[in-house]
Amino acid sequence: MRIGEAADAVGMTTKTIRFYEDRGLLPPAERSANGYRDYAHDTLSRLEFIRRSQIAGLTLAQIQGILRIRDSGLTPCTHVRDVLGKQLQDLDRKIAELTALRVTVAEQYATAEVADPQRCDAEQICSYI
Amino acid sequence: MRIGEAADAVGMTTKTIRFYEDRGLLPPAERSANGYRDYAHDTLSRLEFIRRSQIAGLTLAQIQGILRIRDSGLTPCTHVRDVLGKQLQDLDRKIAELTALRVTVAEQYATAEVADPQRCDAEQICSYI
DNA sequence: CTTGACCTTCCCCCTTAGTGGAAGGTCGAT
DNA sequence: ATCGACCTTCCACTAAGGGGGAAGGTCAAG
Repeated sequence: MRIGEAADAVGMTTKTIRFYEDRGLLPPAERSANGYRDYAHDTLSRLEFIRRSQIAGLTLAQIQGILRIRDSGLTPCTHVRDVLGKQLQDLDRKIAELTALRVTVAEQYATAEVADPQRCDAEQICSYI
Repeated sequence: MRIGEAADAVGMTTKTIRFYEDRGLLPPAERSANGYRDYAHDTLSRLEFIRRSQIAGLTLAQIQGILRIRDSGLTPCTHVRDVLGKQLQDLDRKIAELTALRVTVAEQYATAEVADPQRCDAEQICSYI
């Protein structure tokens, strides 16, 4: 399978597939006699795994970590569990940060909504922030 | 005031202050006879305003928009209210996105926690993702 | 034989908010 | 006179995930 067919099959661009190879998420592709990349069918599952992992919010570096374990012949289950656990922690932290920020901004917005622009102090840039 | 003193006064680096000038958040600095930047005291309030705005999660582009209105002699109150309103919307959207993602990842994690690594299918990369 | 649709490598570009470092000028104190 | 601590400009680089496009090779169809 040529790179364009693989790209169409999984809904990525050829640029993205070459980029993943360059980043080590895909092994160096087999080449046809003319130098074109020639993919076996299991490359598609690998690409789809990458996409599912991205939907779960994993970074390419994390995905690469999982794939490397798989490629070494081991089962990455334990590692995947750890990565998912860390991802949960990260999400909780980010949600907490954004929620706290929302409180601050909501207060500022409430102040700005009821304020009188005429009373804006010319000495400072803005009294709401 | 030289750039290093200004930086120390507000807790930024000289690099950051030059960067803000380059981005148009600070007007081109006055120069001493030797070519050194020479800041008046009100630059400090401007830098502190930038920092407070960043704490509210505003981007430098948004902050620049507010400062430009201020520099044109107008009161930026109305614009600030709009920017804060948009920021609230953005925060709500991001929180909703992360919360939805958290649900997905939590399900995957729950599956991975109770699973038996021995049953990992060698044909696929990982059954949890 | 030429056209068009593929493919190759290569390098530069984008986003955000800076950071690091090189090469060189300036100043006060020793 | 020279040392260290400043300052100047400019260029490159970071994380993340690709996108754009040039210059050139390959292949089947008309």
